[in-house]
Amino acid sequence: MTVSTVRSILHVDMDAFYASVEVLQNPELVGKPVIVGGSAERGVVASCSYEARAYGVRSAMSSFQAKRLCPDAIWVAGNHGLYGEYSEKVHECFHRVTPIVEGIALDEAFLDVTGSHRLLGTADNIAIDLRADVLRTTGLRCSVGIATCKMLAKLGSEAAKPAPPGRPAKQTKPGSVMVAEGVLRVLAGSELAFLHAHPIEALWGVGPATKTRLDRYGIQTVGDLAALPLDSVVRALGNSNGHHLHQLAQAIDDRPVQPDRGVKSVGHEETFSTDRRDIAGLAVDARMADAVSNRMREAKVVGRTITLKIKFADFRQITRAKSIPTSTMSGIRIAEVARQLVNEAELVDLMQASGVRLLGVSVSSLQPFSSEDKTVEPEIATGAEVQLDLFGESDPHVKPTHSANNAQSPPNPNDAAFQAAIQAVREKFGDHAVAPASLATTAGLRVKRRGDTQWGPSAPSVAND
DNA sequence: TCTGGGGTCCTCCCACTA
DNA sequence: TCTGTAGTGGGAGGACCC
Repeated sequence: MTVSTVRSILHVDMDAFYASVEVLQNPELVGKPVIVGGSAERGVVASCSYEARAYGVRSAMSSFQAKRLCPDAIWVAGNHGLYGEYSEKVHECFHRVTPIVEGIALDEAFLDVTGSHRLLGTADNIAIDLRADVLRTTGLRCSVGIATCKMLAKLGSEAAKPAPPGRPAKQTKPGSVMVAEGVLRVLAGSELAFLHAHPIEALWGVGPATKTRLDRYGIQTVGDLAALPLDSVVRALGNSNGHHLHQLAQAIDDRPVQPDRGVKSVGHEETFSTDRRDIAGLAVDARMADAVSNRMREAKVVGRTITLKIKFADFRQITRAKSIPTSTMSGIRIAEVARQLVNEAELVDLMQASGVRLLGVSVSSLQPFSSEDKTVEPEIATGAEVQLDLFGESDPHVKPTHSANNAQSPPNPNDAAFQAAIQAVREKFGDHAVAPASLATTAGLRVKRRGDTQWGPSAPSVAND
């Protein structure tokens, strides 16, 4: 006989997180429509206050559209570093409740509180106390959904969100109860009543493409999908996605709350303020690689698959990837492989012909950095001390003689010491104190860092050499 | 007039290998 | 030695999330 425990899952979602942090920093913004994001021509809305939402502004909306809807909004560029600090405080509150916390983003997480009841009371009490703790600790409000599975908890927190000012208060959906302000519980045994009333796009994993496919079958709500035979769903959405979404539509979701999910890739990409054709003058691969390398050092990971992403002026997007024999976190090595990918003749032709809107570099096939690991570039692992020119021509990685088979080229003999030195200088003097020599020729050129605005194109001076 | 940045996961195709 | 096949891993791209 098996004994099954009914799980208590919380989904906690901060209310208008970035915008609320900005209001906390600047009390003059209280009660005003605030939009965090790139206000430039190609920017988007990252977050907005509830006052801005009353005008119809939503996150991920283009800045152009947001300005049209709310011309009087106050635009804030955003400060990712600051949001990270607040996020840490919020997560400390989460960990006071349970060690089983799965962070989804800076502003939301799943908490499995099944084992916390004896110590902290019912899930309702835990959620109410947690919400108060977050408010007391950070000054920020959050919404909490309580359910027996992750999907329903997430839908619950969404339903618990406040309505924008001037809009009618939300009606509590069937199968749920509002236990307190900002806390909604999906009633055990009434999950289907709650779930089936939702529009189909509310299901986690249903985006525009899947919605379009389901539209052909007349599927508008989760209930419609649940009523469709499995083989029809599989025919419409494919085997994996079909089975998965059909299960979710029956409120079957036994995915555990997974704390400490390791990072799978680290990347950096930038949209230019104008489309670029002067490929030779971009020199962006070094900047991108430097930014990626920086973050890999912070995360203490190395990786061996380098992916280049190009978005053309017509929004066509391609990716090109290459795996190298040994893992690396060296910006020079990453740039070298990225350059190989860019320099493939047909790609250069394409870039020049079509114009490039966005360029990005990422590293995957990650593993934790260990000096003992033989699959890590040996010089990173051992830190052999050999004098090299900083980013100079003598760097074996950038010699064109290796271009035919760069994956096999000898690694930088000073990489570990070199990376450590860069890190030390940056910690002491700031991120911009050291940069690749190829960037030094570009006056005022600096790569975007964590903490800089992320929601718009680089300034023209950055994109243009 | 549009449509960011940083990720994850999945599918399909192809090359390689046993 | 050649051929067919199945498994596997890499690469490309799509879809989705916040």
